Amino acid sequence: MIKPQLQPSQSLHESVREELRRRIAAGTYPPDVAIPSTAMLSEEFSVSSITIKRALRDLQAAGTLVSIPGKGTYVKQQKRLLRQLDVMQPSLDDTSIRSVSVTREKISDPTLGTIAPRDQVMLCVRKTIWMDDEPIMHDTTYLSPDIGNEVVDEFGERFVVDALVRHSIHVTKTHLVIDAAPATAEVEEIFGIPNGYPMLRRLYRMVTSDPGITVYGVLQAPFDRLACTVDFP
Amino acid sequence: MIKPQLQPSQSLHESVREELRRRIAAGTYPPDVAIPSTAMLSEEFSVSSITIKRALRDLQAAGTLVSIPGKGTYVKQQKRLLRQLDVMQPSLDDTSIRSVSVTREKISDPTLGTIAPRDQVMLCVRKTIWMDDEPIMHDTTYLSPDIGNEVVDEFGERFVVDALVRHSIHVTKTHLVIDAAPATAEVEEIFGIPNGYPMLRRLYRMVTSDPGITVYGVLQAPFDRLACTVDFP
DNA sequence: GAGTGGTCTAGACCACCCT
DNA sequence: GGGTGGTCTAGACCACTCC
Repeated sequence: MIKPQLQPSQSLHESVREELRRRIAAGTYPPDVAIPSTAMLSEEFSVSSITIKRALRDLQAAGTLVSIPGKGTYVKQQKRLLRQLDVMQPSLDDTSIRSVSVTREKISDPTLGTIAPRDQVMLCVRKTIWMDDEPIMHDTTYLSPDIGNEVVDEFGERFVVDALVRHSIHVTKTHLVIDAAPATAEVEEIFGIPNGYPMLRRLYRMVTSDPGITVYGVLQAPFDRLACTVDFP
Repeated sequence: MIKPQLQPSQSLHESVREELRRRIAAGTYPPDVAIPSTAMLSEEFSVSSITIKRALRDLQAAGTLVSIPGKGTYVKQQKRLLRQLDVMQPSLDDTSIRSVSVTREKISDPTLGTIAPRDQVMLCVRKTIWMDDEPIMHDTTYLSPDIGNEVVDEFGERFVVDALVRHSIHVTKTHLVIDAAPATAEVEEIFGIPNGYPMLRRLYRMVTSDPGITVYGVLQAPFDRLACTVDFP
């Protein structure tokens, strides 16, 4: 057994973490194969298994590793989806939409509350966007509750905006706020990510050709899965 | 001593974390005053101090708490700066710029490498943007190394674009990629954030009126300090 | 010197997966 | 049944701050 050389500049779990990071970058631990177990790493580095677990957990939070209880810890495949920033971008061919829920509730997200009415019960449509049988985005749309039922029925199948367009209601102005925030319990479950995992979010307010209809919402994805692109002017 | 009621739906450290979150939201633990020490919380919740520390560390990662060794743990003031998405937005009056370094190096960030030349030594200007004596953003600018020295000298004082404008070189097109990524060791130190803290980033490529000059860079801030806004069309 | 958070350890138990 | 990661504990040491 070869004792690896750890950089002593920092605490033990930091040294272990950085050494593992180097190995991942070097391809020593390829994806699709479990990395050595905590017990093995503990022996190899001559540190307690607690310290190994601490390093592994930090690398999970950074999106580098993913641990599956009972199986092992794996290097995460780094594939970022690049999308237009504007929420109005037409859907990609290889994505599908699954409806999660349609409810009536008030806007609870504090940041969305800055660009949308807070204390008003609205129609709330939640859906997930999938690609290659993996969830890549989650959308929460709020709009006026007095929308015709024939439109509401279509919300499950397509984006709210697409459904509105089919009824000759189109978006005239879009206001966006981009931020990052820890995942809520709801999306943690959907994406299978650990608590507090950062989400890249686009909060939107869309004015339509129908003066009575304004659409609000949040379109979000795990930070390591998405990047948005835009051009000026 | 009143034993608090913990929701038993989850693991211990999760229950503790959520109870602390509730108290913070309710204002039980105001900012500027240290919350009870790990020893006190350990006694109050009747769990080991390790478990308390685990909960506190997760709340730190979420940007809710900040611990200062030897002093205590504090509720973080949640003040997000809202800025225009376009990097070209004029500087605010109450911000100041501090130069960090001017070097010659290749672009190392892999994401920036997708919109900029990778294997070319460039002039690299790093600076921090401060507001109320706190660092709020960090900028890394890359540009062609054969820029006149009289322009380079101004890079320390103002944004690279502002310096170029003073020499009649203005930006004609901006291409942006917005993403979120764990903080690098360099910016960890500047912002005083824990390892892997998520950063909201804007990676830019700017074409100028001078065909020989294209500007690349990364403008980033801790995810809980910044949000960007933009309007379409 | 007392109190604080940060680190590290050994040891135990559990739920889960695979064979 | 053996291996995996996840959780929890008691106990120890350190560096730091404040009085």
